[in-house]
Amino acid sequence: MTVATGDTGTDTGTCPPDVAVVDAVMTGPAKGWYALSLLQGRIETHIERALQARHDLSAREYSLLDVLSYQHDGEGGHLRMTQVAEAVVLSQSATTRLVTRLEDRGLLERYLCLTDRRGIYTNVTAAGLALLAEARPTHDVALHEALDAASADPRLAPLVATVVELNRSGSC
Amino acid sequence: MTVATGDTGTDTGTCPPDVAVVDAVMTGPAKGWYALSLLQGRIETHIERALQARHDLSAREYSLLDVLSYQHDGEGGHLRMTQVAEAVVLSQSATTRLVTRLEDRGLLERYLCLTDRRGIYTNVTAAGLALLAEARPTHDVALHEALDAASADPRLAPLVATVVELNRSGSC
DNA sequence: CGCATGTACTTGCAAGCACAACGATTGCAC
DNA sequence: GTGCAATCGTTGTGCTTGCAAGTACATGCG
Repeated sequence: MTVATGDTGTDTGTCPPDVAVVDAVMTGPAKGWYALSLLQGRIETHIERALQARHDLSAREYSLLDVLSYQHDGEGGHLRMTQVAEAVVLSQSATTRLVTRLEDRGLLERYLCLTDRRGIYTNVTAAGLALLAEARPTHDVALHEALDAASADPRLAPLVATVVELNRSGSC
Repeated sequence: MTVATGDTGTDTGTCPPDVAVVDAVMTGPAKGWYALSLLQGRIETHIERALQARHDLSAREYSLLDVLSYQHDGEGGHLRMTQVAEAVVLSQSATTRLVTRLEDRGLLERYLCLTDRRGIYTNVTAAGLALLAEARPTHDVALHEALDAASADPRLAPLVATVVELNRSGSC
């Protein structure tokens, strides 16, 4: 859009948008990290909006359901709260409340470990699985859209390529 | 660490931690996106703690100072609030408050555009540049540590490689 | 058995964020 | 020039988060 406006003026009073400055940031020693952060933020924002609008789910709530649904498939090994927290990259307290929220909505169930009553596991309910199945296409489409849009940005392109590569290797 | 414990039991009562489940998540169609999200979260958390402890700066505050310092170097093109928001991947309102916070601490200054009085630009003060210079080593070290730790995880390794690659190309 | 140490989860609290509503400024049409 | 839509930034509000403190359970030692 507003790219390649050229040098709008080197004086101090420059008022029109100047994209070159943003480019300059990407020249520093943390170029890769900056790109990673940027890409993650954009994708998350895009997914967040899509899920929120269509299924009343936040990105993290979806992520939690997704993770827990995989554990459900295995039928065997369920995750404790601590592991869940690590998986969704959230503090323990935030994880507690996140699980509580979904439990209150009837999408999850807590159950205590029999041999170690400190440990708490979770199960995705039928309603949870249904909602997840319903939301998954939305999520995947939004993800694809975001990746597609990001690939247009030369600074993000290599990262996008790696992500797409990994996605591919997972789905086959 | 706790990897390869094997099948701890396919029965429902499995209590010991089961890492295999987390691995299973990484098999889905969003494997790459999941890895990206995970990596970004871990790095940010690590940097956040380091900056918070040593310089009373949040990761985003550092990021903002960093971005604006590059604009300062150019002397010419300064960013409007909207562009800043885009650069740090934050909502407009959050950006307003973030800038206000740093302005109150004397690290930034706002100044209005002369020709378009809707536009607002920012300058990093001397104090801001000093704090940034002081915090930069902390940030870079923390970033390196986090990347190093992440490279041990096979699922994150390819992504880490790409990031490091980009970092390298930026610092030379 | 009784107590100290350590682990797993939850709650009080302050801070930050996104969405929506708002006031201010500009540009265009008539 | 007056009216109207679009743009830019700030403020009100509710929700989520992280840190620190608290509670419950487990393990090891005397």
